[in-house]
Amino acid sequence: MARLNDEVGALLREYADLILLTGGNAFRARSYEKAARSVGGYPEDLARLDEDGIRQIPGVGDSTAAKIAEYLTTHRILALDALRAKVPAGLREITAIPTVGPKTAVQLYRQLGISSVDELRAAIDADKVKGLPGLGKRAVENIRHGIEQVSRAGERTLLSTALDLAEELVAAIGAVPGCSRCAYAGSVRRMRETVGDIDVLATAKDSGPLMAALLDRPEVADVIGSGPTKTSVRTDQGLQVDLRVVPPADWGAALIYFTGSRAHNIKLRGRAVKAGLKLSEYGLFEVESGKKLASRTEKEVYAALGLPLIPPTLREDRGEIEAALAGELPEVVRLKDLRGDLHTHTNLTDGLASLEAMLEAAAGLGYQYYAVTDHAPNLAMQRMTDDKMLAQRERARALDRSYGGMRVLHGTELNIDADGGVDWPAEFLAEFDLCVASIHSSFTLDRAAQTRRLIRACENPYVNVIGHLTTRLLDRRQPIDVDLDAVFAAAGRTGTALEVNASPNRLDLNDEQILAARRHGVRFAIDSDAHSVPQLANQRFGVATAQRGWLGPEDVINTWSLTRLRRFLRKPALRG
DNA sequence: GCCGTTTTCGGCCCGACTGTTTTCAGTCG
Repeated sequence: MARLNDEVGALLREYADLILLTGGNAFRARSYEKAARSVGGYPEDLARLDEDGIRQIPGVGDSTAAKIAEYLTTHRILALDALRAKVPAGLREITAIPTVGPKTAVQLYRQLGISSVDELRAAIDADKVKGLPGLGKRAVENIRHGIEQVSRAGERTLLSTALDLAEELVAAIGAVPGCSRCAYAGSVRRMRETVGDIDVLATAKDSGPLMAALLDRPEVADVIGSGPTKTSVRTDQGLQVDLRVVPPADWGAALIYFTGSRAHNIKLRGRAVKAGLKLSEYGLFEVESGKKLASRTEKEVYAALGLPLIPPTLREDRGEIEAALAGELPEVVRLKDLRGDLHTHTNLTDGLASLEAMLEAAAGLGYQYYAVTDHAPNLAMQRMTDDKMLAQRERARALDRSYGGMRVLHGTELNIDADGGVDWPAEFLAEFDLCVASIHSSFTLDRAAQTRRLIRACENPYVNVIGHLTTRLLDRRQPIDVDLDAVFAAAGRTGTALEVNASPNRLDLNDEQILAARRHGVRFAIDSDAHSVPQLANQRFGVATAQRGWLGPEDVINTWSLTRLRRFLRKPALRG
């Protein structure tokens, strides 16, 4: 379920597009675009704000605030409806085609009456487009190609998939003679849950061999453009890859520039401008003299702007620059801070590896403790029984400290039923070291029922962690409809940790939800939910997501000592 | 339309690439 902020953000973005498509002022359009981004990323829920509160959102002035307020009360924006009436719906869709912007779309509409992607395709086939001002043979071919791209699917790519390719490309390009540095940047480096393209940055005196190395890659399906500083290609999987090559001395400035986000960069630039400076991918310069002040390392460039080095995962313009200036940038949790994993499976249920294999691998990761949490009997397909669970406990106890001194915790992943109840009676639950509880069914209950069941699960004195709370699957399932704030409040109140599920197609909670939950005093568990040995390594995605949610080690219970963790696992309701 | 240790008016991030233009407009990120 999209947040109201996202819904309003989308409407403002549409309004901005329609301004451009009706020949309106470009700065006015940009202003709405900026407001759209700002509203989408605003931590407070719009529904809780009055018009004054809305007016406080950066980039939202009187006019935009009034439109938002109008939408909140009437569920309409009359000015938006008026623009929609002027522009055929398909025109905006046409601007989604690469190489076709608002100017071209308007021209196609005015000259040829084209108002949908299908009509555009037909017009190209009938050779009616070529010859319009600015549209020669090449341009038309590009549009035809763009239409194919759009129709064959434009979903964003999972971070894990993109990261695999990014690491391969960096290894290949970095190995080219003459390449002094090479790294991936962009949303992959920021570890966004999905990415639209891969940005690779390299330094070399001569860029030619590096560009050639990318162009020669087997997965390159077509070349979007190639020059001395930039080459863009599309892979056979439809993923765009941009390679930028800069002089070695400008590595830091370029890495900042291409790591983004856009909003973070805009704010950095604004800061530079106020100081009479100019920031680009080639460095930080004095405007007057043109003198270069910094460019070699990220740290140096940030320092010249009066800022500490900001971790890439925080560079989203969600207050990190302001926090840095105030000396309040969080010390974000790192992979090496994790002392254990609290949600894992074995082949006793749906895992692939034995308990012993999982423990051995976990010890290899340097963990001090490790919880096995196989599924409980209510998930009937897992065929769990009391006897099987008790036998596993006995085995776990026997293996305690057998792998480099690592402590073995025996837990389970309970099923939260439609009413918020879980498997097993209290006396059975009391014997586990910890219980994760998750939703595995009844995804379509209404908001009130979902909220009620999750709050009840938090209130269960034996439920220590709520697993993958929203149950979304990035590639195929929407999150459940639930009042997250109410659940976060219950988790904070009852001492129930919320999971940051590290599985790359879950990442549940996500970054923004973590930010919101943290404001309720919630603690978190970063868990792999591994069903196999390799999946134990997914923790990197969970840690990155936690960083994006501004979590420090203090917030994450599996960075704590076992003693402190055990104290937390005995919930307030059970203490005397 | 938004915004202000330079401003309530006059700016608004900056640069690369392509194609068609012979000096630049449009698009993109």
